[in-house]
Amino acid sequence: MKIGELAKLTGCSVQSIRHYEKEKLLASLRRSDGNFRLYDSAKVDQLKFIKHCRSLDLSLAEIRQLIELNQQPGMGCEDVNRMIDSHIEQVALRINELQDLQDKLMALRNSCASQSTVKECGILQTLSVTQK
Amino acid sequence: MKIGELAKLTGCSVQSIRHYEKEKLLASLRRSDGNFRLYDSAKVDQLKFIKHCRSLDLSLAEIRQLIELNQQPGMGCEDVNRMIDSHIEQVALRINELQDLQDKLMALRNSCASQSTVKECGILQTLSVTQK
DNA sequence: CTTGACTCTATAGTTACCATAGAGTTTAGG
DNA sequence: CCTAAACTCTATGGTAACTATAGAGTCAAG
Ligand SMILES: [Zn+2]
Ligand SMILES: [Zn+2]
Ligand SMILES: [Zn+2]
Ligand SMILES: [Zn+2]
Repeated sequence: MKIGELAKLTGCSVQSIRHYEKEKLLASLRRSDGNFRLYDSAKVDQLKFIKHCRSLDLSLAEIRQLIELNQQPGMGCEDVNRMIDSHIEQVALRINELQDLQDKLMALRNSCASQSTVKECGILQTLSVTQK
Repeated sequence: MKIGELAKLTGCSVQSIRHYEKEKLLASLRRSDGNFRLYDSAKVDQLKFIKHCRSLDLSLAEIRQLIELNQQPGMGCEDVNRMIDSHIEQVALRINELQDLQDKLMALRNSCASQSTVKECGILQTLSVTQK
C-alpha cells in the first residue's frame, strides 16, 4: 500500500509518517518504480504502536527506544518501567505547576472590577507591581 | 546602563532582552558610541512587567497587546479581562488533559509485573494493542 | 492522452528562547 | 600606553513534533 492508504488506516497525516521515517521510527519496505513508499500490513500495526505512544505523550526518542527494546525480547524490562515512571513524575510536576499558575491567574483576575478603564484596571496594576 | 546590568537587575538573560527588543516589547533608549544598547531605570520596570507576565505564561504577543493597551489609559479594560479569562480556561483544559494522561499512564504502569522480560512486559503488550 | 489525485523532496514556519561564532568595545591593571 | 579580560554586537542554528507550502514527478481513469 502507498502512504496515503497507510495514513487513512491509522489516522496519521502523511507528513507525520514521513517525519517518523526521517526519525528512524518507521521505515517503508521499499519504493515503487516511481519512487513511492510502499508498506505492508505489519507497518500499520507499527504505526498504531507509535500513535498509541504519542497519545501518552512519549517523545519520538523514547518511542524509538521502546521499539529497539522490543527487538530484544530476552532482556529485562526495567528500562521500560523506568521510562513510564519518569513520565508519570513529569506529568505530576507539570500538573502542579499548572495548578499554581491557575491560582495566580484567578487571583489576578479577581483584582479587576469589571467595567473599569485601563488606567484603573486592577489586573494591569497588579502586573506592574514587582513580585516578591 | 548597559544590557548586562539590566539583565542582572531583572534576572533576565541578555539574550532574552535582545529577543524582547526584536519582538517589539522593550526598546533601548539609545546606543552608545560603540553601538551598545543603553537603558534607564524605567526600562527595569518595563522588563519586570514583562517577566511578571511571562511567569503567568502569557505569550509575547499577548504581552505586547497589554503594553499597547496600557498606553491608552482611557479605554475600557474588557480586553484585558478577556485575555486572562481565556488563559484561565486554557490552563484548566490543559490540566484536565494531563490528568487524563496521568490516569492512562498509571494504568499502563500497572500492567507490568516488575522483574519481567521485554517479551512478557505488560507495558509493551498494552502499547501494541490497538486502542478503542 | 489528458486530467485529477496522489506522491516526491526540500524548505519555511511554529514558540521563546539558548548557544555559538566571529568581530568589535570598554575598562582596569601592569 | 598597552594589553588582556570582560563585555557587547549581529547573525545563525538548534530545540519538538509536526504543518504547510512550492515545484516537480507519477499514476489511474475516462
Ligand atoms: Zn519523556
Ligand atoms: Zn480590568
Ligand atoms: Zn494565551
Ligand atoms: Zn515491564
